[in-house]
Amino acid sequence: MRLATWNVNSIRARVVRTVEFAVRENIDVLAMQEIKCKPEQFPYAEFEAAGYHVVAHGLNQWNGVAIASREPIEDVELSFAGMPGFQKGYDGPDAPLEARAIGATINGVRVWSLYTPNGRALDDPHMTYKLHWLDALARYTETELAANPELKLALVGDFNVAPLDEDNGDPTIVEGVSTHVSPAERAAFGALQSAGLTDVVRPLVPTGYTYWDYKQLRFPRNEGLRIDFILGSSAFADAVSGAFIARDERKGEIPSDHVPVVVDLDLDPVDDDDVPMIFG
DNA sequence: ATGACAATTCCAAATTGA
Repeated sequence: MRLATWNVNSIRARVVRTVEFAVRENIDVLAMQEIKCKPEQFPYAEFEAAGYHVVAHGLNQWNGVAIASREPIEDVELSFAGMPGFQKGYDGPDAPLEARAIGATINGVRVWSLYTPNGRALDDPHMTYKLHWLDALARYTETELAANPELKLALVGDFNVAPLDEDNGDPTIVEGVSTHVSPAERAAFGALQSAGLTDVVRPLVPTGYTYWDYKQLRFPRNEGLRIDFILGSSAFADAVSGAFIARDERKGEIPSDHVPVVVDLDLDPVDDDDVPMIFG
């Protein structure tokens, strides 16, 4: 099974390009972020014509996440348990949730398409929200894996954190001043590893960015960020056989500012007729 | 250089993004 994640920066603006990529690269499951629409506005027909089912979560023109799959989609969840919301001037438990997480089980793999809050600025209330959101995601992961240590769990999407210095090639993003590279954000991302997840792409694709700002010729200069990840539980990581970052998707007409991140999985076939052969 | 991108929406100035 081939699984990809892509912050598409509006699915309505880029549906043709998105479906063409999925078909060309033989993607079985495509997790999308920043669809920027409500479910009733999602361009389902283009995906269905290419053989994909889609589940989408969107509340307004901001954020929004979706999962497209060639194989049946089961057990869809909107927002993970414990996910905080945001309300200006208030970060308590009753703040309204945003459309930043959708989970589904496909081929026995629990996939979450995730869009971590931006943070906006180091001293902005949205940064507190971002850190709380990542912390809640780590605790959700711990709970899930404690209940089922063999779960094939994949947290994929736009984490809005560049974990390593080498993940930041944008000269305008500077530690101490900018979001995405602060010690607090990196610690919050690192807590996902402590909760039992690993970045399954990094060992196979050690260098490369997944995002380049539209401004200031960032892509031609290759001054990007690595902020989109596929994190997996140990059972998921054990199934990974390959990975790539589809850098070419930043080229051409009206590209998203992010590109897809892709992994190949060797999943054990679930087949009751599969009787082991014994020799001797 | 009063800029330099791109998406959304009460169609157009404001908001968001990273």
